[in-house]
Amino acid sequence: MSESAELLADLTDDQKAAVTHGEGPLLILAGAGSGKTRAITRRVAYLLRSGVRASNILAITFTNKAAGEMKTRVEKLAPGNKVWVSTFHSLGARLLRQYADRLGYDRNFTIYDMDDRNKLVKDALEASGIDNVKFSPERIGGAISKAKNQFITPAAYQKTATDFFQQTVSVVYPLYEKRLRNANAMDFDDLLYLPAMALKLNEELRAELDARFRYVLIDEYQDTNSAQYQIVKQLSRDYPNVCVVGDPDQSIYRWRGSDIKIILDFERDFPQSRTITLSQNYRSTKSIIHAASVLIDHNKQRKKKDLVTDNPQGDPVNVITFDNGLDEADGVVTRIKEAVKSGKFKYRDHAIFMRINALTRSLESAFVKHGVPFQIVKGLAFFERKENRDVLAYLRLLANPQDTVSFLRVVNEPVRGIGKVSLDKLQSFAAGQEIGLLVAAGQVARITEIKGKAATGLRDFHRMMSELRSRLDLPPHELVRLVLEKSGYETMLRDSTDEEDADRLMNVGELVTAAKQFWDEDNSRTITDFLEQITLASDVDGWDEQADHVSVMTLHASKGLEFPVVYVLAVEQGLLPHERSLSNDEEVEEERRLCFVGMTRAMKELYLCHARMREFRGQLNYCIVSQFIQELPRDVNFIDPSMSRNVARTAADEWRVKSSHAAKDWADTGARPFIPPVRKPNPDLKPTIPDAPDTGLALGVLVQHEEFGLGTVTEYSGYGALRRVKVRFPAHGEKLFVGDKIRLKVVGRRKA
DNA sequence: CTGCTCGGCCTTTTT
DNA sequence: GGCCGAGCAG
Repeated sequence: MSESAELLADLTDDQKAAVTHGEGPLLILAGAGSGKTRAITRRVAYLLRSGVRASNILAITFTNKAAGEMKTRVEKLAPGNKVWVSTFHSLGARLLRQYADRLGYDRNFTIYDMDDRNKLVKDALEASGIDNVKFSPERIGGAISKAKNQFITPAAYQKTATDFFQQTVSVVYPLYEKRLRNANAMDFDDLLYLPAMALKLNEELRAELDARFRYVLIDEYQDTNSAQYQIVKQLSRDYPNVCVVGDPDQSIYRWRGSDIKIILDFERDFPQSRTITLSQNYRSTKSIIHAASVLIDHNKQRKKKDLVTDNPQGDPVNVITFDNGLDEADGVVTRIKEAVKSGKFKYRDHAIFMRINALTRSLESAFVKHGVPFQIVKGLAFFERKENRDVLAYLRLLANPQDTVSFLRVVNEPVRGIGKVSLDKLQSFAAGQEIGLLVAAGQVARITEIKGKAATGLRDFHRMMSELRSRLDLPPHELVRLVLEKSGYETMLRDSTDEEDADRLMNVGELVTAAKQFWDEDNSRTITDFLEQITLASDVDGWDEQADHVSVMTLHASKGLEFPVVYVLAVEQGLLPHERSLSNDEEVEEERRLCFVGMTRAMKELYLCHARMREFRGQLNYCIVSQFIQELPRDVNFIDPSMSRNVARTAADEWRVKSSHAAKDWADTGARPFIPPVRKPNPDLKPTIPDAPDTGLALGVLVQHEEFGLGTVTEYSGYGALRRVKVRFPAHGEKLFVGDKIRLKVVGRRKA
């Protein structure tokens, strides 16, 4: 008993009630920063200590990283228990592989990401016979994805399709599905859609899994879509011990099929449910909570909910006006550097959020220029590089010889003299024989139209892949190494004179290391597991929160995190809210929630930034401040650094005129031009820190070391005795060099 | 027939 | 700034 008491000791009454709730459905409406993750984790531990078996608990989180953290925390609170914690997608993949036989799937299926999906959609679109196609594969793929997430079959879609776009989609959707199945592939949405369908149609399986997962807990329930809801529902019929946690004000994935109604209807869907509201915020200052609350209150489609905090008032929320996007990047990085220099905060206390990924570019150069350590939290960007995608495609094709997309990606990489025309012939032969492309390549002798170089190339490719396939049981990293060697990919890069290929060579080398680490963690894991982990990784999964660096990410990726100091960039009309949302009130409300999510990540200081001008698609545009800034309470603090520099005065004045013209473009959206109050020049503003002397060293630069050889700079910060340079050497891994006298010779610059 | 280069096009957010 | 398709040389 005392053990359980210790689990509850530092909780409020509401949190305690959530943790100790027994059987039956439970809805926890948890405001931002109210400790919902803590409550859900404690609840799992509490269940375990009350005698529930670990194997009877299923917990769903939004990212793999969150899943890992929850596992660790549960393990700490209730040692020795292995609870199944995963994302919906990982759960789906695992179920599909585990029950492949019973469901009629091949367990070695490949998981296609958006890129792969779009290629297949393009192919289906071309085969559809629709001429004069006006819609991009991306757009059609997006519509199919949304349909699957809303649990709509191709047949059902066809019935409801009204406009021309929907009719196009309804023709392509079944063709695309056929191609997926032929390639023995699943897209992201299948990982939800197919298990949901199986649970719905296969009562035996449903009852089995319902009994197995007697307790189901789901985080971020406000972002659940229909397919996910089906899974939850079917797993909670005989044992309706389902506990969901969410905040309707933080629903930000409507655009990909999430439905806020699902959380709002929970009480109706699960009779006899109990609802607990957590409205006490433990994260932010009163100023931040107040500003965020006033903003979100502008949403009409909203259940009114108050957020309160006992935390101190804190500094007012700041709005900073910059001249242009470059100034913004520079200004923010400079402020962070000064905050760290003064000892007030560490780098890791800072986060910078933005609406779109494209804005990270100017930031990147500002960080490098000022020698400030940073991490852009963008997926596993490393695995998205062309060379790594190529090597991964070889591996995918080995694991699943039916994989069309991967075959086409690597069959002529390195060049084997197999061009488009030959591949078209191969594809029609394969389609006629109803065989995969790799198998067809093995029968190239039977295809009379293909001869010469192309025929030899295909035959050799097939032979090589067959040899590699016989080694499929090797540990992942050894297989990667073998692929590099046998495919000729390594040789191609090594023999190249293009200096970028030296980088690429190192990257594919790193891929071997990554596979080795993966295998070292658990020797039972296969190449399929490795590929799956990479594909299902989310943006934040690659984030290292331990390191002392500034974190840069999209507003979407920031969900669930917290930082002492938060900067939100480009809070401008057209970017936040994004212009694509402006024609639709519901979408603007989602943008407002997105802004709300970003603001409520901040614990102590919050800066909303915007620029007067911003370069966009190579063009300089005048920008007007976001309607969301106008919606903030009146006590926010306006900062205009350009007021301290007389040169900028003219630019600022000019902007006041021009932006009111630009504002006309937004007239129909109801946004009004907004002119921040004119401020007196600020004499306290410190001059910027002089730049470090140019050593030629910078991120990405190729260097020569007398012992380790050629390497690439992967981290660079500081100067003088405090300079830190991290270099990755293909053969020796990463090495850190500190100080002034570094024996590194710059041999090449990375191309811009 | 293959492979390279140039120019036109588009760019939200993500598992 | 990056990708895809068209057009041209080998």
